[in-house]
Amino acid sequence: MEQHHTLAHVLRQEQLRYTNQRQAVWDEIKSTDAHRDAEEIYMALRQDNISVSRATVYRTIEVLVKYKLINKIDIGDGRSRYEHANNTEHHDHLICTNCGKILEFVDESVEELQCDIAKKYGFKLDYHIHQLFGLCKKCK
Amino acid sequence: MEQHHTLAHVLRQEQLRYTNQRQAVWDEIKSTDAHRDAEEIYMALRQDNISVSRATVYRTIEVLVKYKLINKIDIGDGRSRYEHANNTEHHDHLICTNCGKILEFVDESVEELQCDIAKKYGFKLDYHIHQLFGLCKKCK
DNA sequence: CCTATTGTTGAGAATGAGTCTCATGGATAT
DNA sequence: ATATCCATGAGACTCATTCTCAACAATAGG
Ligand SMILES: [Zn+2]
Ligand SMILES: [Zn+2]
Ligand SMILES: [Zn+2]
Ligand SMILES: [Zn+2]
Repeated sequence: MEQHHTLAHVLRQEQLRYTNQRQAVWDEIKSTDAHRDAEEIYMALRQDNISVSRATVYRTIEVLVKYKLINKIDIGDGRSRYEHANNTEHHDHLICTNCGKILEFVDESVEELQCDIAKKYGFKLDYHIHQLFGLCKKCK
Repeated sequence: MEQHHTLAHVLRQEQLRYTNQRQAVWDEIKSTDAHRDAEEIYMALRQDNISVSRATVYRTIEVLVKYKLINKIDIGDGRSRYEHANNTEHHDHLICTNCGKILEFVDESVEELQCDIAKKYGFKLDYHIHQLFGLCKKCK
């Protein structure tokens, strides 16, 4: 699967312009499974001598989140983190409150229960945040 | 149960000083089941002609969260909300993305599954955030 | 009580992530 | 090519929250 086409096609479909900057930001986020914030992504681009402004990084992230190419993760420390959603199934996160390590987990039972809960209260579920905080194996 | 003693005792136990301002903030938060942000709590105090500075509201909230007299709720809109934890059992939240309505739910099965997940990954669980976003009965 | 000690408060400055503005540039269509 | 109009960059701006520091007030000891 040529990843290059994914972004271009999404943008074209949404009547947005395909630009080098948007491709660069997307490439950068795709390049790792890390959960990085906007500043880290921006600095990584600078490191590679790719010139994209901070504003454009933020604006591109907004687009990528909107069209679900990336996921936004908020661990409650005042800045949002992002991960690519390429070939990944839905998952939630375990976060170590000591070292900051982020693990991913998948639990179908919980996902189903969430649907039941929403139904019970008459909600039409859109998305959810489910994060377990504690000490990881090393830190405890 | 005299609520007045609760805060005084917690503060004394933690070698913190019992002040009128801290009591006033705690009283204000206790007075409703709403999920309010710091500014709303501050304004409510002013409305009642109680003089507590914004800084003290923030600082007191920090103490109250630390000693679990109140819970912090982050619905991802850039400001934290708070609810008192007086005679309430643990619950999580359903949030309407259209009108902002916040409902509470309790689900023992999910709580147990969370323990299992943490155990599976070697985490010592401390707390969790579980929020279901979507449209409420009225908005959908 | 009086005093010393030390944590707390208030006012406003500072911080910092994220957003906005606007002139310039580049993608796309004809 | 040319026109159209969205995207970009630089920096100003916003807004919740935190910090600073001088004045103050809660406890402890005498
Ligand atoms: Zn999930
Ligand atoms: Zn993840
Ligand atoms: Zn829960
Ligand atoms: Zn609640």
